[in-house]
Amino acid sequence: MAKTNFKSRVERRSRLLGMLRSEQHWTTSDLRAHLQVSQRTLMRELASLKDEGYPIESDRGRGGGVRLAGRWGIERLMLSHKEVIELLLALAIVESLNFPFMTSNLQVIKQKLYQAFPENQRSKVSRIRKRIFVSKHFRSAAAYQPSDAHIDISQAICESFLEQRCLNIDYISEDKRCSSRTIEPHYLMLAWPVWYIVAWDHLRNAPRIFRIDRIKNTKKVASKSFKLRPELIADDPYEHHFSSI
Amino acid sequence: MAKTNFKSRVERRSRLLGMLRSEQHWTTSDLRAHLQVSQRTLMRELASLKDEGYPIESDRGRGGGVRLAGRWGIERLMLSHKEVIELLLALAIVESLNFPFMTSNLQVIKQKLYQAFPENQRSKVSRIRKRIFVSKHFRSAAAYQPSDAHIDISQAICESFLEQRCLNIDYISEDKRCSSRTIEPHYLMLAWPVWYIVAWDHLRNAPRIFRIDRIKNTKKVASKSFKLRPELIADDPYEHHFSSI
DNA sequence: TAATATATGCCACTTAATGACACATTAAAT
DNA sequence: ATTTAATGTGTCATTAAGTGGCATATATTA
Repeated sequence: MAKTNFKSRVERRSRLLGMLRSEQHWTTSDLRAHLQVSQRTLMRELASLKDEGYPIESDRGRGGGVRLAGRWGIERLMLSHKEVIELLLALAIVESLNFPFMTSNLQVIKQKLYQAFPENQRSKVSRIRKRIFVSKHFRSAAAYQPSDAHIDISQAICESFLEQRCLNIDYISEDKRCSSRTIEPHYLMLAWPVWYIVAWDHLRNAPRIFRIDRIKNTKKVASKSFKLRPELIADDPYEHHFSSI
Repeated sequence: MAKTNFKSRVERRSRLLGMLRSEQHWTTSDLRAHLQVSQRTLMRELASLKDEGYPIESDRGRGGGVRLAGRWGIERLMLSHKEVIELLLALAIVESLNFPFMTSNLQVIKQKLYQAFPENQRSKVSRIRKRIFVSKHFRSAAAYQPSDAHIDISQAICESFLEQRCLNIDYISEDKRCSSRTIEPHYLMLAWPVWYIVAWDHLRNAPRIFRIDRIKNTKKVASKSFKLRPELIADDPYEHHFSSI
């Protein structure tokens, strides 16, 4: 009779899920008795849960019942600091791609991940989405060798990119000459299928673009952090870069 | 105005929390505009959240606003079924992009996420990475309108894609004619900045490509699932599609 | 065939949620 | 001091979402 308000319905639903998750045998009569609702309402609630993706299965007839198939959802996922960072980077990339399924669910996850950071760092973290670009140009696929051998290099780049720290790299240029530089990794750019880093190059004291797969070695520059230079992308250096090739 | 049902209210609340957690400056006017509710209702929602223990703080007067004083540190991340699915999809996309930072960390996360699924479904889930493609062609950006208004549509597509279920859609073709079809969403394809679905079209009984932003309405076909047809991509239909334009 | 389940359609009733409007309160800018 | 821009609160009419009840369909087992 009494109309349920939002809060109590959230509670009711959570209790229902709790009962279903405990791997007991439940009939709708049992459930409705525990939840103090009519059978009709219970069926509606179950339908609504199914509709939202919960794998609720039921058996009709004598000995039948309702149950939740398998272990669904994740109760508690422990994520290390690095894992959180990389996950956020991954989400930022998906977002940069105009991904049409960047739904509220993923937004919520992003928000949950933000909580891993202290207040003063969050602005930096939430800015990464704007530091990723997809170029209209694409590169011939043949030349690109995504390096799975260089996990440690990848991690170093990833970290210095996110934490805005300078990085020492050994780089092999297009004409195969090797050089050692200190760079500030400002922006990340995809010109499919090649990934680039738009950086400030301390060696030349100018903006430069580095193919990630041409970076052969990395060394962190301990505590030297840098501030973003929006002019690096305001100048559209990469478009110029590509059209000049 | 239209009354909100339980589902949309859950959704609304989640969006509100998401907005608050992002470290931006929010006034109630901003929030109510984004959420499409009256100021009064928004205040009620905020009060309700405070009541449930959310540390919502607010400043009155000029320059004031509302914010969530977050507690940071991730010990246990709770993910719903849908969140797990969409996160996996996001990771699969990043992986498809040759993302050089798809390091062991992200792989580990993927493994953890798999565990949310019962054994018999894991193969299906792990297959999604192979159902995503990036085309060499890119589209003129002007025409593409990533729809943030169609959250429910996105979710429907996303779900039917992952669970390999048929989907009813209303589609607006290039010559602006609207048609209603039942499709099997087999593959997801990015021809930057446009996302497509490579599907089997029940109407024509042939493979077809659908621009996701041209899908205007969706309806689940309850229990009708489909099996993958590798020939859809073996024939390279999208390359042909683009070169024919 | 009977018994026991889930599942669904329909209808009337209640009331929680909403928006509108007015107004109080606080704080900063001028 | 006054204005302005923000958060809060009170009240009231409206309305559609949620509910229960009942009938009935459907599936499964003893």
